[in-house]
Amino acid sequence: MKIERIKGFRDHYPEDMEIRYSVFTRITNVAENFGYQRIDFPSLEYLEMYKQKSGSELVSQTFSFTDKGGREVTMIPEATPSTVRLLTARKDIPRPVRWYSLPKVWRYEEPQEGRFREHYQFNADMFGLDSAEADSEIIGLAAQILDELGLSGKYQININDRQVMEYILNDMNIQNIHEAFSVIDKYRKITREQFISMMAEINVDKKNTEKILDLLSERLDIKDFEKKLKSILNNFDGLKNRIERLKTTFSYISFYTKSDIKYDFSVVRGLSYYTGIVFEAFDSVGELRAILGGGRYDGLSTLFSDENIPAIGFAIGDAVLEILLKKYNLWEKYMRKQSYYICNLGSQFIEYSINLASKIRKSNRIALVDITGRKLSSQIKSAAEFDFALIIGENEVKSGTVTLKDMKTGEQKTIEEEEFYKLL
RNA sequence: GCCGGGGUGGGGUAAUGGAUAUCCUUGGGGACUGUGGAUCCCCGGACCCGGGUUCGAUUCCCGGUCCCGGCCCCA
Repeated sequence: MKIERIKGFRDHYPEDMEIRYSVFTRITNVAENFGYQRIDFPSLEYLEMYKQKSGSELVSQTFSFTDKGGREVTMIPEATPSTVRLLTARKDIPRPVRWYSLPKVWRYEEPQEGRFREHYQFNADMFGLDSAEADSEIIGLAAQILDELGLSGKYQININDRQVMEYILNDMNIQNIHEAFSVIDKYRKITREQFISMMAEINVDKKNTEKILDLLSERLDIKDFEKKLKSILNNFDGLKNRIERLKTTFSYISFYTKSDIKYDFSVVRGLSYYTGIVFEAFDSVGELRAILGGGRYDGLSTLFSDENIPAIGFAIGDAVLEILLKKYNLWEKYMRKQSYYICNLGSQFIEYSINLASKIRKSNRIALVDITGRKLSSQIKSAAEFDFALIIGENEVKSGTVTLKDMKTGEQKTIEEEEFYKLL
């Protein structure tokens, strides 16, 4: 029987992995330059961890099983609960805590565009602060990562706030807040008529539905945000502090990026643990799923400890990001080490070649010795994808030289060994 | 879980109810025992799996599987 790859999973060959790794490195570099430190955690966690806070829908879409010890476990579907588990397990870590991770995560769903059953997910989180400064730093980090990847001007970030949304729905006396969120979340995908009838189904009256539609109709500049709320709400005053904080947050975000950041009441996010600001980044053309998403999730720490630790973070999946970068020809190697292919013309010269390779590697360059014993023409063929070929045979070993061929230009010269080392 | 479209060497493809399954490319080798990645020649490599119809199935039918996309949901 021919063994095939499991559905929804991907193989990554060197030519792909080289670029993927380069993209990941650029992302993690930005995070590290912000002072975020890398953590890692198991790929397998107790299913229970997701049952309590992530929502039942998520749990039904996990790779879960009972292990030989009778434990109900799952391939992690997201990083946040594990990250919080690590945090609460240690009481000595000074706050604020700035952490990032780049795990693989799994979801049992039908694969479709930008969506696989296994993918990489970059996560960045900050714990210990509940403030506009913290919120804006996290969103600023997200924006700078996308900017670093060359996506400036090609994405937009939409921000909303769970507390604002709940306040609005309460102000309208809507009882089924959770269901209403679910309908609001679909706003961009359904027609106006469908929206109205779905709202009616959960007992939201026509007048309030019209108000909500008015809110959802456009992405707002933060300066128009307050005006809009005033026009909608019966009791505006209770929201004043929240609005001030959001205005401050938007103002601070502008110190991080010039990108298109707007308030958008249609951003709800599915995870039930979000408690404050929530945000998503989209491709400006609007063809793809969200590039990244995140928000504030104060309270999740109470799953693992008595302490309530403020928390905010976001995640970037590699699938949509890859589509987007490819679309703009940005899926490419960022920097590449110089590489040398050493054509070794006989086993009697192997010591010379190995020493040469070692010296090159010590200067953090790639060196590979051809140990096939093939004729030179075949070795040169293999050298084609390297920057340089070094030919080592009787002539070179006797005279203490190397023959260096630039594989881009075809230029070739024989120089003293010491002379060559000076080039490194 | 549901729906639609697909599946021919590693990649891209052609054709076909019947004989050795086409072409390009990639890979290996040779012409060329140290100047090659050009050129020429040679070689290797495929009908997704199972069942059915049929004298005969890669081709037609059914089921499965995987891929692509959509729904649901979204981490």
